[in-house]
Amino acid sequence: MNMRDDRLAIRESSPAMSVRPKMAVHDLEMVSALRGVPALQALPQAVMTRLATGAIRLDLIRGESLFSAEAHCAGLYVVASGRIMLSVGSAEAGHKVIRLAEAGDVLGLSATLLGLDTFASAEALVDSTVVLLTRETLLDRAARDVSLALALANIGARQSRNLAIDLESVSLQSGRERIVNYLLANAATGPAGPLTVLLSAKKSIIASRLSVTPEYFSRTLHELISAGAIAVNGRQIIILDAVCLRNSDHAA
Amino acid sequence: MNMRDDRLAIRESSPAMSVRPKMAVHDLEMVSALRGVPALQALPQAVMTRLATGAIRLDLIRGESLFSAEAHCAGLYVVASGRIMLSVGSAEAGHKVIRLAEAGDVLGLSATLLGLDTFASAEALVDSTVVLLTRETLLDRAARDVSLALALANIGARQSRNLAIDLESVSLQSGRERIVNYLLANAATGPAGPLTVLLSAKKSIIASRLSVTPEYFSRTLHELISAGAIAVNGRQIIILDAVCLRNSDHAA
DNA sequence: CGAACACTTTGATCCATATCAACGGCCGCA
DNA sequence: TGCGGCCGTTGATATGGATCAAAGTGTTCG
Repeated sequence: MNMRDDRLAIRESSPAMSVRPKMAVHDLEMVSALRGVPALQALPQAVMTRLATGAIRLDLIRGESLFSAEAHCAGLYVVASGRIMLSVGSAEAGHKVIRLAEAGDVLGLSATLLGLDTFASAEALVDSTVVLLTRETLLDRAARDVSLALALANIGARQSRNLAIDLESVSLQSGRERIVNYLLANAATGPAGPLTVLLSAKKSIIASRLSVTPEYFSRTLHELISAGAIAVNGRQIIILDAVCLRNSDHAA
Repeated sequence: MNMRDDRLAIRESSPAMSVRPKMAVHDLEMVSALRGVPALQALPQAVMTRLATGAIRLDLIRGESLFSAEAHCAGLYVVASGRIMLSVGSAEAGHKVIRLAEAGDVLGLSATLLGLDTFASAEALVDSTVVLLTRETLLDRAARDVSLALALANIGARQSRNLAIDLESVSLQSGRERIVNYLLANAATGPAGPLTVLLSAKKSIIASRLSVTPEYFSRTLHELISAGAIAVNGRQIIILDAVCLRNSDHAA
């Protein structure tokens, strides 16, 4: 799970670069992490370098909070490695996981762009490294480079779309359908051959992400086992019969 | 509900303007409609004018579809007047209203920026006028003006935030709470004095927006009437006792 | 190696909200 | 003025999924 420093082999000779022909290790790391974001991949190297200057690296240990309703969101966070849980809600009303962010994901975009507090909170599920771009840095760099500003708009658009899809699933599908679809969507054909899903977090967290209770999630998985559609071993789920699974979204 | 042409009194003498000192009526209308979007209000006049060039005015009659899963989304739509219902879902799975867009609202942002199909559909609830900015026009203008690109990012951020808030309400609140909160959030002190809510669409559409069935919405309103919290007359709801209303989100 | 804790599972029960089915009222239209 | 259709209301009933409780099953750590 290290950052890929090898990418940095390419050296573009931008005006900024010619002044400082040798990039600091800090900046190399930053650029590498930022390149992990799909929307930023196509940006000119000069823009990336400028963005990396002023970026702050944060190392989080498992369980550590990145921001929350109380602990202000300091800017835009880019996940370099690890896994961050984004959730909404409060102590009284309970919590709901809205995203599990991994390398290349971005957190805190709307709060940062709008200059408002987050209503979500972010917590590291495993030891993680994130890159922080403060509001000032981000707005400054974006004002300088249209390509960056457009990339931010793209990230926002993608996030909107994903949220709308989630809203659609929660409103229009049954819990069972959401679970089945999640399994089908996250299935990857592993080394052993069969389609498997490796849950990226504790079952109770995946359950929350799917807007069902842990109990219901557990029961449903076991019903799918009885139906012969899947086999479960801890966080690893093997899809034995994809057709059966696809059809088991309506009946018990 | 007319477009406010009076705004156009201000004439900035940008390079573009000096070449064409007199703006076409078409462009005046467009700029006026675009200025209705909060995120675009602060843009320089020159940018607005450039954006207006190439914008297309669409007049929709009640019930007309703007776009849907089948009828491709042609670009970014800015609502100039009227009311557009944005919904997700399909004929089989049913539909859910995710937004009721009025003057100053923007539709189709994520589909346009990402270059993907919409999964939502938009339909005029009343005769409406919208301004269409095609993907090409929008990207061209945004590439020219950082301020516009940033404004798009802001619109995306705002939409993300609103969707996340909706997701939170649906996941963490009861139907009754959502209804009560909706009433409180949309209350405006009318001419007669008392706090009133004027539903902006048929009750069944508001119900869908709140993720409850029309039956449940109706019943809940009547329970609130029995509790003495509100009075209902068609689409007009008078809040008689805000305190009682606020407290009636947990009990029957 | 064993205790303590955290997560998951299983069982029993409940209930908020959907669903199905009529009915009533309002409105546009002839 | 009457009639047909859409909305909204109301009633009866059903149920998906939550909740509460308690028993496993790891897994961390002394």
